[in-house]
Amino acid sequence: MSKKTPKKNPPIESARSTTRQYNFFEDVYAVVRQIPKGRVTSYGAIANYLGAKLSARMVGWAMNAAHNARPGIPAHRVVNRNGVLSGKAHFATPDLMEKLLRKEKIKVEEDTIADFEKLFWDPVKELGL
DNA sequence: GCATTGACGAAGG
DNA sequence: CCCTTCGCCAATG
Repeated sequence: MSKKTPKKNPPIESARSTTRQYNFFEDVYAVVRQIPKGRVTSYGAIANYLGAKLSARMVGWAMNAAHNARPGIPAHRVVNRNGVLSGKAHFATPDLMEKLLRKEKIKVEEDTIADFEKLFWDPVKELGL
């Protein structure tokens, strides 16, 4: 049955095709979901927890697919190493990320997490490697 | 198949 | 403190 696949090809599906990253995506989501409310982490920290062989950029790329992934990916708790809401532009609305953070008692000043180091949640340290 | 981009990070000027 | 360059790996053009 030579039938083709007329279905669409979203980012997450694309990952499934290569199998390899699929695992990576799931892993990233798993970590992000474990971030306690009111805490934040960085792309690099997640990458480090996953093995650091990949690089923080791949984490960001995985987050891009998180929109496709089933809900519950608190991507707003993930910022860059500077504590800046670098991904806010990728949310439904640019102000959504900050809004969600403030709702968790996290103060945001000029797209930057206040007391970032204090709120920082390191998966390697918290979950153990 | 090569060049560019990307929600990053560290290092150098 | 600001900007540039390089590395990382995958997706996209």
